[in-house]
Amino acid sequence: MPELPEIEVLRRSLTPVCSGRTIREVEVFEPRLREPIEPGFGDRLRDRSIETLSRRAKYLLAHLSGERTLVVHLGMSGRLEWSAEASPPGKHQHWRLQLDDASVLTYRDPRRFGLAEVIASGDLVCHRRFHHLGAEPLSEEFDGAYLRRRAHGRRRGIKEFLMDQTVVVGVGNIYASEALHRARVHPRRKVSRVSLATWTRIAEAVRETLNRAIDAGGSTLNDFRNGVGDSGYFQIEHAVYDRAGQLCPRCRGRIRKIVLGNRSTYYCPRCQR
DNA sequence: CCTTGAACCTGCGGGC
DNA sequence: TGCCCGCAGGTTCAAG
Repeated sequence: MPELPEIEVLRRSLTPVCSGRTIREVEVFEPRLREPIEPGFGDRLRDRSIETLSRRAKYLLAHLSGERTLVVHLGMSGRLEWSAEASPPGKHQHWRLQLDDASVLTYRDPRRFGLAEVIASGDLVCHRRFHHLGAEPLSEEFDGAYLRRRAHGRRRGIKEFLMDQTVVVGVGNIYASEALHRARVHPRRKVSRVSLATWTRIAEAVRETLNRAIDAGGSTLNDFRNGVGDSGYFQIEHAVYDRAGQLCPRCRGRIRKIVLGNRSTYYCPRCQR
């Protein structure tokens, strides 16, 4: 379900209800995820307090007392939901945390592509999950020159390049199509044939697309809920994603769907070159 | 090194 | 109504 904006919205929605709370109890109902939840999961969390929530790429990080960090990834279908009080465990719930004000944080993931683990906070930078990750798209580092440098000597298409988490993190299948539409670049264009000026336009489009989605509360995903159950406001519609056959909102061209790297890709053949 | 494609899962909607 | 197929927001690994 989640690309960078959804994780960021989740982080912001959970921060006021979770930060400063102590984890009183941990229940694991279904350990099978992308990697199984380790037997020591609960023991490493219990009695620690949640100091802050942050995000790296599409990972949500809960920084705990005692130099531990809870790492959560939602995969395709994961949800992390806070509620003021416990309710009976539902289908596909993998684990939940009971906090010291009797509220509960529940992780649910039907497709089980997600992940949850506790690591030493000092390992965050060099951990195998993180060390290969590319630039954060909302950081200073991410600009046209960075993209040009990373594309040097490569032959891929631009959309697969933007979705490569070792280049830039957080851009998934929806926002890759949306950002390329905003930048007026054809998703099949080879990265070897992009000028610095165009790289700069692409970097700006990625940043704008993600920021607008965050501002809209992650609402461009139609079944997205933040951590406290709000659905967003649907202020933003996709320009091209899942809109094959409809008209491009910019030039009235006819939006097309193709498959790139096994992923559905949408673009306007009239204004994207 | 790079690129590509498949595998990992369950649920849903469309077509018949 | 029910069955079958294709498709879905991500990551990782093997093969070429």
